[in-house]
Amino acid sequence: MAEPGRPMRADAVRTRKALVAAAAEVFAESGVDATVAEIATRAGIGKGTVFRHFPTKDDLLAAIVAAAVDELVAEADRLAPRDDALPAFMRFSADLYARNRAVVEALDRAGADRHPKVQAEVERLVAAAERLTERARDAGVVRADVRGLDVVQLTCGVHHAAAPLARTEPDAGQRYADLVYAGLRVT
Amino acid sequence: MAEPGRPMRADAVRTRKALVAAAAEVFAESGVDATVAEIATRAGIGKGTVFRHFPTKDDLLAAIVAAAVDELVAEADRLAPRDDALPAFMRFSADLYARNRAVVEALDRAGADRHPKVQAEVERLVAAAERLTERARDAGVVRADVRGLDVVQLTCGVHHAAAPLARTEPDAGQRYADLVYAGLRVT
Amino acid sequence: MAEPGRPMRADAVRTRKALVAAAAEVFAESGVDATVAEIATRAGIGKGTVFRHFPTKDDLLAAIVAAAVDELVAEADRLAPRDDALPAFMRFSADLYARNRAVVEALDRAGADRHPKVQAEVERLVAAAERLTERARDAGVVRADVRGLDVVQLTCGVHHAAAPLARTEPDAGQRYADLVYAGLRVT
Amino acid sequence: MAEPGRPMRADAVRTRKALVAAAAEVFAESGVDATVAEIATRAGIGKGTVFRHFPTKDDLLAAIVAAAVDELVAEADRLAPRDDALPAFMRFSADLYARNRAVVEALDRAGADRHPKVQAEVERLVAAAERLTERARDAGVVRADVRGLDVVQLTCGVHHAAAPLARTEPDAGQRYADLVYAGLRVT
DNA sequence: GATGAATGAGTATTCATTCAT
DNA sequence: GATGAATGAATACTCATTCAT
Repeated sequence: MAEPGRPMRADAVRTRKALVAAAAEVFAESGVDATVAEIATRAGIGKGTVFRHFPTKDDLLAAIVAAAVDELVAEADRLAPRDDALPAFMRFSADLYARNRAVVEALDRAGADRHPKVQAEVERLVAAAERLTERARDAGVVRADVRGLDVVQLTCGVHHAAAPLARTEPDAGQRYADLVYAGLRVT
Repeated sequence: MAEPGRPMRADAVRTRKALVAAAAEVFAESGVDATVAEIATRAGIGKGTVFRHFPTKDDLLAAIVAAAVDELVAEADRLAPRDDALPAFMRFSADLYARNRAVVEALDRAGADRHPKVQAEVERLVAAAERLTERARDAGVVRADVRGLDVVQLTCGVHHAAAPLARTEPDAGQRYADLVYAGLRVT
Repeated sequence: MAEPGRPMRADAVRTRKALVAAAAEVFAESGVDATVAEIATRAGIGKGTVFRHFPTKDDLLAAIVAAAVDELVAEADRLAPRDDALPAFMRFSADLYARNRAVVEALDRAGADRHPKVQAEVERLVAAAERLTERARDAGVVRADVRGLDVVQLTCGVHHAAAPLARTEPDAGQRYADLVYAGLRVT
Repeated sequence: MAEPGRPMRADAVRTRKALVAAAAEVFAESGVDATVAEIATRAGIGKGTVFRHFPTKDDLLAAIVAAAVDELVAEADRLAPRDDALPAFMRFSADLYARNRAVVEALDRAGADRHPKVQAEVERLVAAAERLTERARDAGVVRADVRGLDVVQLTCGVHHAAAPLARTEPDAGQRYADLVYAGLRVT
């Protein structure tokens, strides 16, 4: 629908942008159970148009996940030179997950259940995390058996650990990210 | 329904046991979205019978959670004397969560959304965790700012981190539990 | 269940009385949609016992209707000698219906849908009404074409007319009874 | 859903008409307990479509009531100039109620239990009845204490009185309407 | 291209009635 | 005789997806 060579018409691009923005918003608020109807309304378009751009709701969700991963990877790359890149990345990720319920819910699904595009995005995210982790490993800062995948998964875990506390302790995500990072360090 | 005075009839006890076992199983597999119909079928009873024992699906789920918390608290108390009580408890918990998706999903809901009975069970669980944590804190083994609630939440997080890896790395839960525990230790 | 010659055991009589009293109460409050469970609870007996005394819920309702008709017929006979017997009977009936929702709901069903026993009771009620009406007709007080059945039906109508006003105008039933009676009079 | 600005699509209009017609029919036959499934089947549409047009079953019922009240108010206005407007209106109403069980059942609910739209419609109906009643009062034809609300309620009562006789005496509604009207007249 | 109308499978819950204890 | 445990048909409502306009 978007893949093939043909460039999209200008208005289609605009519609798609509105749609993705609305979907991000609604998925962020309501998680994966957000309804297509609500997303369409928020985007100011018809429900049918949603399905013209994304054949299924899951495809749309995958696009949102992709955008989130874009953000995460960019941040990883930006942080790369810094000494505290890894913990900073974990804090950043946990914060993003907190603001985008559906993203982490999509990530939670096991390999087989995952949408192919989500799977690809996860791999991209893991690769970015691995780059940071590798440097930290090489520098002897974190344990030798810690992989990028572990960082990604543990950061999802940090989010889940902190989420129920959002009301009572808004900073729990940051605190837990630091605690878990501490667990990765060589002692 | 069952609590007050009179003992339950033998046949009702049998049915209830089958129901709870089936519910535990189905909730474990499918999470909180498991259907009452599936549970009833698995238990070999009618749908109506489910509601005779538990007025709502949430009440049934709360009972399953309570049973899980029973198990967790018992294990906490059993482990208490040991030096490695806390990490052992975290490993045990992560393992139990892995075998009971719905339990951790119920725990994930924030305070206000929680079923009252689930809330009470969580408090019981947190109290048990706090007992272990207190000893570890007093012994100077874990950081002074770590609370029982943190242990419970982080262990939920460990589960979420490990769950998507279940197929490819069945021991991820144990490994992550140890990593996170390491983060709690004084350095 | 009660018809055949055999006298009932003393405790069965007591149970039946409690059941009928409870049913009258519950049906009065909740109408025909009252549940058997509620009635049994109110009577302090098991649900199964209800069905031992009355094979179906409708049979029980019929018994309540019969009791109400007993009351109505007795009042009709008591009023008979009085000049204002007919309007007084209508007022009394409307009042009883107001206090026994289910009775009038049972009466509302058309001939074919009616429980046989209810049908018989209605006929008894109509006969009592006809006795009063006949005297009034003979005395030239009410129109020659007014029959006992009309009085019964119109009094049900009075109840229905007044019921929605119960909150705002508690005396509507009496007022409407008088108005309708006025319509029956020769002018 | 349909009220605001934009006109409805042609096919939606057709569907809605079929739906409303079917609902009127089914409600007329079965009263308020008519099932949405039956209505949808009768209309030849899917169950979901019913809910697209009316968010709840009660909303659908309210629309049917509104249509009936439209008819009643129109008739009241048409009859207004005639001397026998009031009794004619009562006969017309009783007849309409006889053909629309659910309408009168909706009207039967007391103020608080009524759907807001039904409440509004009742007020519209009462106002129309009051217009007729006022003229009759002013002309000294009916008692000074008779209000439009009384006329509406008593006419509902007429219907209830006549309904069980529908099989055996189809004209009972008309006869009872006249009788009750006679009761309203000054003597 | 866009729209939103239509669909129907899916779900928790209620309740009269039956029957094993 | 009495009990209450078990049953399952029945019902309103939701939502992703399809397709006529």
